[in-house]
Amino acid sequence: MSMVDYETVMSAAEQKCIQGGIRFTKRRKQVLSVLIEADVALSAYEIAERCNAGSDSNMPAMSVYRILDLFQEQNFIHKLEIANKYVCCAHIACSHEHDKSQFLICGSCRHVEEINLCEDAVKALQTAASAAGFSAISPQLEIKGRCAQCEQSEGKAVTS
Amino acid sequence: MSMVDYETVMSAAEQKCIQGGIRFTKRRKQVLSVLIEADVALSAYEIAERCNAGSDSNMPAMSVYRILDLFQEQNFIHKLEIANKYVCCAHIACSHEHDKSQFLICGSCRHVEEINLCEDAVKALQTAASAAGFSAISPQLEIKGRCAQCEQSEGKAVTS
DNA sequence: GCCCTAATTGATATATTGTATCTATCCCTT
DNA sequence: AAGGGATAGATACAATATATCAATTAGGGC
Repeated sequence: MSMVDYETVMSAAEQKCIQGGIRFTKRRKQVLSVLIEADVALSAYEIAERCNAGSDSNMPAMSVYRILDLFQEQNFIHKLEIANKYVCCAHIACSHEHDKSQFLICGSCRHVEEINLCEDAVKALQTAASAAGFSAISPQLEIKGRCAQCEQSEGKAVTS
Repeated sequence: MSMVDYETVMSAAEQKCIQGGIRFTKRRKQVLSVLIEADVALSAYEIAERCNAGSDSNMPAMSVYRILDLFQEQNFIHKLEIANKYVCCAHIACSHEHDKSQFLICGSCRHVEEINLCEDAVKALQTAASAAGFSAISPQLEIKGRCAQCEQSEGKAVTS
């Protein structure tokens, strides 16, 4: 997420909190900061560790989970269920595309890329789901694969 | 998995074990039996419980995990990472299609359907992955959605 | 058949991820 | 400044998974 501007995202998040009638507290700022600055997906406990690294802060894992739940409701972050990790949403600071997000997750190094699938691919998935009796698919899609770097450095197969 | 014939699958699994030079032990038969007879995906601990239900058997969760690992290597089962649950592969007893499997998982009731996506959809996913620098995607795809029954019975949104 | 070896299982401990619950504190509104 | 809802602290525990080492079992060569 280091592509996005830190201040822009933080102030956008603050605005949305105000609009939503919730507070953008010190704890919540800490968690969002960590996620904005991370260039990989983080587990809840990793987030807590980073909050506490080299400071007098004492962020309990409990609080991290609560804040992550809130952030998911607000669409500030995404939980990657395949990896049990969390990433900052690439679109907090822009007004569109909050409801479609697709992730590539490297099965070796856990590197995450957020991508945009073409409409046709999404429609094909929706069609297949409907045929199987599913009325709707989640707007979030997680695809496990193998990033170029891991492919280059070793020959092991993708963990299914 | 109640669609498939129990005996056919069990003997196919036994044959593959023999060919692969591994044993199809009592413990392993128990675990595979439970998965064949289950009509939902099961967690490792649920599998252990079912192995032990109403019998003198004492299957430790530990052994279940070991056996599940082995079965994944042998392509007897799939782990659904979104749900942390396991299902019997629909194709143990046939010789094709072991390397492509796609699952729809209901976000409400956790019901699982194994589907076959058309080639075009899979190609579109692969293309998007390549564009993002991923050389290969996992042959297993997990899609979260909402089954018809849950859609009918309540109006709650799919847990993202 | 007997022994050697490797595969398998048993047993125990512990790590990791996540939820439940109750209390205390903060801060906004009146 | 007092009341009340939102937020955070604290503790316990549930659920999922891995590590490790010892004991047992089963095949294969002699």
